[in-house]
Amino acid sequence: MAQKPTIPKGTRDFLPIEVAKRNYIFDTIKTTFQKYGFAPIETPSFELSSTLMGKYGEEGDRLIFRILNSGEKVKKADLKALEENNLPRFANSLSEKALRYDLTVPFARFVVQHQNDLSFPFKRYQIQPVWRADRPQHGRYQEFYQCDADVVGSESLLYEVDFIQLFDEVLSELKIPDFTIYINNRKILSGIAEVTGEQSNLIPITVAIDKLDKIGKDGVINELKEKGISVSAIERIQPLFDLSGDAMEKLEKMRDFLSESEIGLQGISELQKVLGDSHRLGLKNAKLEFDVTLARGLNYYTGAIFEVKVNGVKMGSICGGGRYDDLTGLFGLKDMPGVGISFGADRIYDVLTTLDLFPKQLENDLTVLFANFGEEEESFCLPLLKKLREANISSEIYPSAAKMKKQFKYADDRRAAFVIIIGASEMENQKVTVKEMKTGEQTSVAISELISFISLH
RNA sequence: GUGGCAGUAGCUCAGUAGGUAAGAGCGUCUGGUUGUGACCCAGAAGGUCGGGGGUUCAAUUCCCCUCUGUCACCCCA
Repeated sequence: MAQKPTIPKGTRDFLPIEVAKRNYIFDTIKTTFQKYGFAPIETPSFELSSTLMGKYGEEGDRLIFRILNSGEKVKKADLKALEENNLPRFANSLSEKALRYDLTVPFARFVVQHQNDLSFPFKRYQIQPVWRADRPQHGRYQEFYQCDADVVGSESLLYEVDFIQLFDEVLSELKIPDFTIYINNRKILSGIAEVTGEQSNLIPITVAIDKLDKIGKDGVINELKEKGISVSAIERIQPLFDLSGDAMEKLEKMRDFLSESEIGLQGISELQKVLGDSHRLGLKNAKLEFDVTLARGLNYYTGAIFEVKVNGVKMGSICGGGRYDDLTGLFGLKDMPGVGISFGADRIYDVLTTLDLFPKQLENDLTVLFANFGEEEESFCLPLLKKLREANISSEIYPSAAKMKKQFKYADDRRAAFVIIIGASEMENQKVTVKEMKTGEQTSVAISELISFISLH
């Protein structure tokens, strides 16, 4: 007995209809990226381990898929390290390559490596799968796609403004009716740490307050306490949890709060510029909000931070992004600031499914099916089939003279729009019978009129 | 990586206090004769009850391990 086939943990197969829907999302994103001047690049699915290891923190290293050395290289295994129970070192001796964990670090490597071939500011987009040895959960996989756009080599805030327009355009194009772009600035968070006398605890503070909408005010306060933040600092931070007013009003309040912090005030000014331009330009469907508790886990962000959430749908953020001053420094290229965003295609897919926003058209992968009545009819159909295809109408002929019931059921399963029936009488009259599957209506159409008849429906 | 819950036909699930209890709906296939799908009727196929080990005269049902999924944490898309 054959064993039941399965795919590895955290991976997925995609049916034709699912691929069509995913491509609809990817194509929308790509088209918009290109409209905004981003060019596509690709990088290998695996990199040297040394390129990736240590770039995502200790937790990240654990989640990187390592590729086992093969052939003679297995002899490099460091058995001594194994004896000494030095597992990381042992693992390194077994593996020199690893699967891409995200698109940003490979991009940094790419920029450094090709710096002489690129002109800056360099704008690229990249839509490729990445792999993480994470424990799968609903909506979290070991293999998934990232859709990133980044620009490196400029500190200009015009790019922040651009990215907000881009978020708005892509998601509006996908017909998402109501979503909010949240924006904050790491300099404001640094300012908060500074004026509360907790500079050294910037990371724990940002990680904690980022969880506000998930664990609530008390939860955040508890976490801050656990992380050893002083009581007086926590008291100062607390009012930030319920700032009210519109974005500009909140920024003014923050300006008071941060009046002692130079870096904090700089963050305020940057945000005012970005928000001001955005309001002047206007947005289609997006709301734009300043959220001082928005932090994002990634600690390479140094300036603006973005996150996008769909309103009225119970789901985490569908897009994110931010500015980083020094991503390429790790690979030896200094003074190369960047800013980038990422679309969460899988979550967007779920949102469009939940809200029933996928175009119905995506389900029709076949426009015309010729019914097959036998050899003579078949050869009569073939030239017609070719003509339809030349007119860009996706068509096929049933491969054998099976029962009509079976052929129609096949047409139905394929969601073919039309079935063309050609038997003895049709051949004799030089007319074909066209059945519109949706309505069941049948029409006798002259062969010369066939293409225009199909095209008009 | 830590902890909780789950795993029975292609899908969604019922069931057995351990012993003729392996079932339903949907789906699939065939038929309801001549060139017609979605509705209706009839029939059929399809499961070592996730995998391995243990306890027992006997395990889908109890215990252990493992795999997969799911939830929370960690982290994150």
